[in-house]
Amino acid sequence: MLKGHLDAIVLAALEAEPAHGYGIIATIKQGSGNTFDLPEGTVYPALHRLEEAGLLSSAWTTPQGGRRRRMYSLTRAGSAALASRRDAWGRFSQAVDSLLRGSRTWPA
Amino acid sequence: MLKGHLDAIVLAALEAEPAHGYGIIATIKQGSGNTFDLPEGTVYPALHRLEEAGLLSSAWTTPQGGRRRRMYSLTRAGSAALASRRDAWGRFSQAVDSLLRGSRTWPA
DNA sequence: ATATATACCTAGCTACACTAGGTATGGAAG
DNA sequence: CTTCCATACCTAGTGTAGCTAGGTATATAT
Repeated sequence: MLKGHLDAIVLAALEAEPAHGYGIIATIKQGSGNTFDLPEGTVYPALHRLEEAGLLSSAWTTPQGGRRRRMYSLTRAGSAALASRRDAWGRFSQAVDSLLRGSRTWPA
Repeated sequence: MLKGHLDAIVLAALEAEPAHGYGIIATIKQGSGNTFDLPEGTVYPALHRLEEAGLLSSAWTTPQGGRRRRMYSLTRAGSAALASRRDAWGRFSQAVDSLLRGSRTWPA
């Protein structure tokens, strides 16, 4: 469960270059060292949400002798959103880190 | 949104010493540098869930001239659960980190 | 000819954090 | 002394987001 951080992850996966659904899933799987093997039922609705929100744009393409693919790219708003999500993740993870570490001062 | 990480945070807040609901909220707020100011409607149900699951035990106490408090402590199962949650958090945050960082090799 | 991998889609479920209310008591302010 | 606030607890209901479990279709491999 990625609760709340999926959007950031998907946006980040599209930062380097446009990609299609299956490719995004593969990118996320590899980039996370197999930690995140997301089901399609998670990723496709997320892509639709993000496009609906104007953070992604999509276009159908058909590579030579291949099946049709819907390629997604970051919009300008998407880049901005990614930056802000990265920020939020930084604050969030740092907060959780310090809570799990136990914030009391260590004895000498 | 803490989705999925709340349990770990609450368990960690009780690791050092037993505490009551309000105290736990304050501990989490301070320990996170004010990042997490959790509403009671988030924390109390979580405490009940965790007790139900056997990870916490509770007892009513009434400090001298004070209001009654329900003090929660980690059970042995709670300690074990915390350890495993810490592990899961480590893997999770590392995976998100590398995805948000962009896992491609950097140009020289 | 059949199976497998690729590629996309979505209705509905579930879990869970949160909203928005409620009760009660101790101490401070007036 | 009574009114207000902070402390302290509780829960019914809501919103949502990720996931389950189904479906369609085409290219390649067997």
